[in-house]
Amino acid sequence: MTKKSGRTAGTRGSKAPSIYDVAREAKVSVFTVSAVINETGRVSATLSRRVEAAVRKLNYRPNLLARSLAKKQTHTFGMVVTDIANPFFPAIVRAAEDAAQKAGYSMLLCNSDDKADKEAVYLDLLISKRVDGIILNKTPAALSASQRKMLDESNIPIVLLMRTCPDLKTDIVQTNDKQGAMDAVDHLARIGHKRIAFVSGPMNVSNARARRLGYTKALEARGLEYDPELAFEGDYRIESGHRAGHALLPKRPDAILVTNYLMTIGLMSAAEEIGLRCPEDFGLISFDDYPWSGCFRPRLTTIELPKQELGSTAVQLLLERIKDKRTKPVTVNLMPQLRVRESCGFMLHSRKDAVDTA
Amino acid sequence: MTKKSGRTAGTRGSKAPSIYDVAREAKVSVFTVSAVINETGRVSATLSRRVEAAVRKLNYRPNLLARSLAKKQTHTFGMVVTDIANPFFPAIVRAAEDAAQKAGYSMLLCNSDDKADKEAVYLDLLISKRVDGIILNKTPAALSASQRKMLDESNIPIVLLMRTCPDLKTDIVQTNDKQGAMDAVDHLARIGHKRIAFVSGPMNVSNARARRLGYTKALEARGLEYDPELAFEGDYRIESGHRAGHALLPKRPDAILVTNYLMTIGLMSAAEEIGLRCPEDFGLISFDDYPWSGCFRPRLTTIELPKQELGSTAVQLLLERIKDKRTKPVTVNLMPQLRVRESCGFMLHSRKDAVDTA
DNA sequence: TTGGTTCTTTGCAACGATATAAGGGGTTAG
DNA sequence: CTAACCCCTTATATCGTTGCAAAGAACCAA
Repeated sequence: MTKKSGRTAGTRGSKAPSIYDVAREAKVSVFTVSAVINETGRVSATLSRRVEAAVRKLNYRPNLLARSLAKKQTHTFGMVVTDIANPFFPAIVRAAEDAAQKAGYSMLLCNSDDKADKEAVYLDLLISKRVDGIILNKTPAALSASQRKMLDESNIPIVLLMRTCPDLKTDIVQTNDKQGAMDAVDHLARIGHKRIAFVSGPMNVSNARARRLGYTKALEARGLEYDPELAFEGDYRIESGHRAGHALLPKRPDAILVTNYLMTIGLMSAAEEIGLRCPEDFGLISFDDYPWSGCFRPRLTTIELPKQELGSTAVQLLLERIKDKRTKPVTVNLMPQLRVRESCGFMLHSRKDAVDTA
Repeated sequence: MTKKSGRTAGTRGSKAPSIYDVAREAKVSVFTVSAVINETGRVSATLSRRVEAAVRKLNYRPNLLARSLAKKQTHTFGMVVTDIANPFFPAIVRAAEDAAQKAGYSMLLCNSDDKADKEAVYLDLLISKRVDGIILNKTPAALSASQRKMLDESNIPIVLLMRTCPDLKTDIVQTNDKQGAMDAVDHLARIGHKRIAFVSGPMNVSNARARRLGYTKALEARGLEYDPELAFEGDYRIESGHRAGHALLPKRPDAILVTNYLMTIGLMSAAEEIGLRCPEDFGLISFDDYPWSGCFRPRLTTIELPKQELGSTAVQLLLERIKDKRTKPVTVNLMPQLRVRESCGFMLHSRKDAVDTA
């Protein structure tokens, strides 16, 4: 025969069997094998059985790389978060991976450390790997022109997670952070706190701005004065919470709203060093809730962010865009929820707001 | 010319440019392009420049799928953990991803939920995706014969993470759990506790057995009696810690050694319900340390497990095996460290063991 | 027996890279 | 003046799939 017949010749020694090996074993053509495996095109019962037997005998499993190359889809998503070790992300990633897996996709995980250059490298990589979609917890840095072009041309659906990006017209899934901050301030004010301090994330991050907006709006609505001295800009990391504590606590605010958990940790250790106790000396509400938030003292009153929904919705949006080729970008805003425990301080209120001991 | 010349004809409309497009643009052969890009084989400066210009002009980026298919390596690792939302894993995964990324590999993340069937599906998938290595936090279930065969034939390096598997002769990274448990018991005994209870993980998990062994050995070494009534077998999840608390605390042990953080959470909430306080009413040491372990009351005395090393070592082992084709399986045992804080209870000891307020 | 219809089944060109062996110029040596 | 190299470049097979177009087989009507 001609050249082609020579491929994958003889040596069935160690390497994985290919579809050709199966075809030879079953004495049919490769297409027939492919048709049986993918249930595409009809194949007679006889050949079907022969193929299946051969597959079992050779322990054949299709090479997904080759399939992806031929079909131009990898059934893989990329997920870029700042840091999976930040306790905010694991539950989100988990939910996303679950949803992806259910739909037949796998998940490549990337950690940008909130650095533009690392993020750029990962985006480049994900595009080169031809992932079918990207979930992106975007660095505040603007996209370079070449990056924009790259993303546009690649035509890969992207969904932004918790952070918007002005020059990226994509789907977005986030929490209603303004509302969350307002709820927190409202609660603090309701139970009698007047001087409410605020520890924000970096102001170039969209959700940090939203949270601060909620903070100022709620103060205003309550007729409380906004005191710049009581607002500290952190960076969502432990150390900045520690600095915030040392900056704010000596000013003896009635209460503090800290906009993420890592900064709360830092702030608590600062309070310890200063010798102030929560909730006796200051009330505290922290963004983000964990299974252990109610187990240790002070039991944290929190603004719980719906992490599972964040993750599953992100994947949902990608899947929709892949299937329907939706054109209009969609933004999903999920509602945070106030979980009242003890760190916020004394209650002037009814038992309806009762402490959640879990 | 013959058939082949017709490939990737004309339509440079929307789809990503291939190496053929670059070759045409630069008026050279595809090999020349490949040689320039990969710096394999020498190419004259003239052509080199022409190729680079074409690459830039077309915004060409190699299709890593095609490359992987041709080179038979994907530069991708698979990592199977029981659940990334379990706070034990994120730091490990992070460290592993970091090490992988540094070596030019990316990381596919899978969550088995400790279920044998899910794990099987993922292993199958990872093999079909032809990953270059797998980090596996193995389910206690034994491997089926077909799975073993599959893993053997695939010839993919595997490193077991924190859990051994008798019928898998691969590299292993784990912590010295026996020693960790002994250190914990030693410390509790040294500061005066006599009736020391124990909450273990599921006994079909290797590290749970090791921890229990450490517990009993240390009791013996201290001349303390092992009371089966004071040992509770959990499953490393919150709810089982909760049950453990209700089972053990009424027996008023002096102290409890809980072998992971999730169970500690559950146990603390049980203590709350019962109305017992830590460390006043019972001392506690928990396996696994977190940035917040020292921030909230009771400040947990912990056995810190070196998560970063676990992750980076796992990747290290994979890389070595890929490169050197080492034959002998290696086991790496990392040392846990006792971090004394307050939950373990009163001190009869010198200031050397001073409380760590971080 | 022949001709048209359906149903399988097959052969082969993509997909986008790598890599080997062969070809085309120049230099240099015999 | 030809042979022997070396260096650069090209043509083409290969990786393991998919999927199209065409060939074959089977069946029924004429």
